[in-house]
Amino acid sequence: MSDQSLLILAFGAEIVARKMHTNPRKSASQKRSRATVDALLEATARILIREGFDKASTNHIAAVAGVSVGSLYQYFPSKEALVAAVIDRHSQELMQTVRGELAEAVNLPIDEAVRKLVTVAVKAHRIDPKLHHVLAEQIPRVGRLENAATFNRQNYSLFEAYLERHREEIRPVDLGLAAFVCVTSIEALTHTAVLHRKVVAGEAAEALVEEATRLVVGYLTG
Amino acid sequence: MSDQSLLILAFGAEIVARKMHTNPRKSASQKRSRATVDALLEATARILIREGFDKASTNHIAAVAGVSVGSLYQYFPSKEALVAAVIDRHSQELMQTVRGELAEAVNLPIDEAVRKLVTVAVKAHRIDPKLHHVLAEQIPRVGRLENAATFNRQNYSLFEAYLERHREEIRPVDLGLAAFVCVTSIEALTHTAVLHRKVVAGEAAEALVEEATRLVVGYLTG
Amino acid sequence: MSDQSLLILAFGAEIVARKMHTNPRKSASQKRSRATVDALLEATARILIREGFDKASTNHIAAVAGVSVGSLYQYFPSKEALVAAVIDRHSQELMQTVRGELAEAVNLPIDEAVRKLVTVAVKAHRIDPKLHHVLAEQIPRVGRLENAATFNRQNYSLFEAYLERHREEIRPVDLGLAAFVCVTSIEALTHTAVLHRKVVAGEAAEALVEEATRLVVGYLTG
Amino acid sequence: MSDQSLLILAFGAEIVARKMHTNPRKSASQKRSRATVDALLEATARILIREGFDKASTNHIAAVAGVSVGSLYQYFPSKEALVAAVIDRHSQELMQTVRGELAEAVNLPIDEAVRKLVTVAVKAHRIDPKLHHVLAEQIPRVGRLENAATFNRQNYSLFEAYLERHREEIRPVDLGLAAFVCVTSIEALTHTAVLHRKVVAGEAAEALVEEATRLVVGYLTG
DNA sequence: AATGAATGAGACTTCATTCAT
DNA sequence: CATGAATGAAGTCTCATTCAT
Repeated sequence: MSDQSLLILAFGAEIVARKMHTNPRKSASQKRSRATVDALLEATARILIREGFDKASTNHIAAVAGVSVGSLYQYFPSKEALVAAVIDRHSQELMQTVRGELAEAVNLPIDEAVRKLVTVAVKAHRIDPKLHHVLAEQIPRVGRLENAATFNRQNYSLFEAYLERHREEIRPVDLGLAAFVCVTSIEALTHTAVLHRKVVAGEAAEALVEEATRLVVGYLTG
Repeated sequence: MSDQSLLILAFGAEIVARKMHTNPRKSASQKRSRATVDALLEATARILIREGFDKASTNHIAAVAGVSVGSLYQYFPSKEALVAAVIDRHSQELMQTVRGELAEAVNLPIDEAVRKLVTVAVKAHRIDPKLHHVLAEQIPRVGRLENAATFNRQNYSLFEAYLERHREEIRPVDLGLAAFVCVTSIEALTHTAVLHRKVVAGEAAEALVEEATRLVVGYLTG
Repeated sequence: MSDQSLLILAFGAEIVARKMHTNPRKSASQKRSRATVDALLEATARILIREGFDKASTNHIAAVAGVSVGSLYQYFPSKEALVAAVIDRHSQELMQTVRGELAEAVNLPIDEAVRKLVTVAVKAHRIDPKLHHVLAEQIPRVGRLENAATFNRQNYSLFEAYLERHREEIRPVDLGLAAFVCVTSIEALTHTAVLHRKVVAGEAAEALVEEATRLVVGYLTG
Repeated sequence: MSDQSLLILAFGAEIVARKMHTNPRKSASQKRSRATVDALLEATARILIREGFDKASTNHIAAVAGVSVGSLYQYFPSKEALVAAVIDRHSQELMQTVRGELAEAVNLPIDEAVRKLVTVAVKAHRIDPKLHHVLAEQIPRVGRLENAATFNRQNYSLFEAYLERHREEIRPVDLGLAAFVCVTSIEALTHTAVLHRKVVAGEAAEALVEEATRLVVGYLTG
């Protein structure tokens, strides 16, 4: 998962971090179990953020979660699975924040749609920027994601579909290429801005939204 | 070094991967030494690309380099230093590729300057995209680089300086913000494109250059 | 800890081998843990005695203890800590052997007190002379003990206190100097004798006690 | 070699640190060679004193000596041999300081002989106390000394011989035991005093000599 | 189910010693 | 002879994972 992916997730794709050996071993239906799993995910996220990937040993995670290593392996067959689950959880949160808002965008005119997209991207990145960053960095390590190319292509095509639908509002372009340019730019701006704290205050955020929107809309409508 | 940094480097900054304990232990002047050092850097790069950071153990690296671990430590005081040296070497290559071309850009009009910038960015990213990717990912781990924020700010300002100089050619904007938007976008497009193999052939590359240029120029000239 | 120190310990001081990073990692309360810890201490002592400090690698120790290296590090954060624990254990044994007997000495007249002191010193040194020797040698390496000077001064002063109390029984002397002379001599004689096997049998031991007592008493009473 | 040994050396024994593989490889007759050997011995001693045994790697020694490792091995077949040579050199220095003075002692009456012995012991220990200490500590590591018991017995007997010769001046005793008691005590007092800096100034030294002499003479003449 | 002691492969690194130049 | 690059066994320590209780 490149830096791109999480925004893309936010843009509507389903998370697919799950693979055979990366699934939670049990469905964690019972209340106790659920608490344990939560504690583990929480601990993992916190350690990842505060101490870095190298300090995130299973023993340490278990300790911070207030649980035994044994229990950790009761619920997650490997460290990888645990990190995958954290990614999953983070993605779910993004989705939840974003899903609805984007649905509406489908019918908005270009400039409003783009502005909404950018706004939502910023909002999504603000959920937990540090975690987002670490995960983005570490995801290649957890590997197991489907081929990134496939993954992304599928997502760019969502925006591509939007463009197709609004084709008459934009200048004639290779839609695939245009989607790539737009999505990539928005993601990068948002990600970098949030990460480097160029945007914390609301005002700066507004400026960023403004600029990104102008960038993309200008590009599309030329 | 974020994904941003290498482009930025290409844009003119000096590489600063060197730090106290991250230096090669000796200047490796003798021919024999030089060969060993080269073999080690080469092996490290290859392993990083083909097997990933986790497989890049010092023993493995030494073995692949056809050298003993002892020799590795004769020249690099730690694994980190070795990776840092690889980064350094890659950066030097980028620089060499790029330096001259960018100098000229300073006096070109907006559209030509941007096109040149994009072209150079693509060229730079093509040097060794896989390595570039792995390094970009690992730089936070190797740490030791000056604060990334500082580092980048300094570089955005290079472009900002260009904008200042050509201020009358662009619409009125917050130059800092504009520089951020432009540099970030170009870097992201180039990086992602090269990485995801959207651009390998020359033709696709041309298209990308075209689009990126249009994106940025459109944004600046509004 | 110089050769002096263990006798001195035997003379009444509290053991202070404990320091921050030299502590057993856990209190090892469980039976299983206790067995592991014991096996490790035992193995360390045996190796120290039979093969010397240089052969006391953590892997070797673990192997001899019939335990994995991992377990070693579960209980001792470093090799040093392990040796420190062995020292501690040996010292505890000395203390146990000695403590009571010396308490009485306080009120005995010079000759009896000294004889008791010497006797006890011999007894203490006999507990595990080889180990005693190796430890005495290695203590500077394990470091971490409070400044030896301070440590010793405190102990010489115990004997000095005795002398003060019995001042009228001895010739006029610098009590500090006298304490130094007596304690040092007794320790050296005992240590050397036991180590070089001049004294193993009970009879020879008696002779040594006799001579040492005569040496010291003669010195004090002039 | 226990703490005892160096005094004992000073008392007249020949140094016997040499063994098959512990001899200098060549006689170092040439001037250049001699300089190299000296530099190496000097460097070794300095490192032993200032940085400790663990830092005394052959490479470091060679570097400090301003010589290549290769040269080190030209003159000393092993690290052990090098340390042995340092011991040797130190011992020679002791001998030189001491030899003559002790020869006279043979014919002096008890009290003067003992005083001379003690004085000389102090003087000898003062030559290079730090080095003395480190060597005393490390000698068992360099091993290779003949059986320590044999070694010492031979030396105690020197004093024993003196006692025999002056038998009529002392009370009736087991001469061997008496020699052991005297030599051991003097050595310990001197060694400890010098090491713990109880004796630096001349006055304190005088006091120590006085006390040690009284201790031993009192013991012998009872 | 939970616990946490135990495991052991393997990572990083050092250093005495050799050998080509 | 000197040099110093090269070697590689061995040491310390970590951590994902297993398993007896």
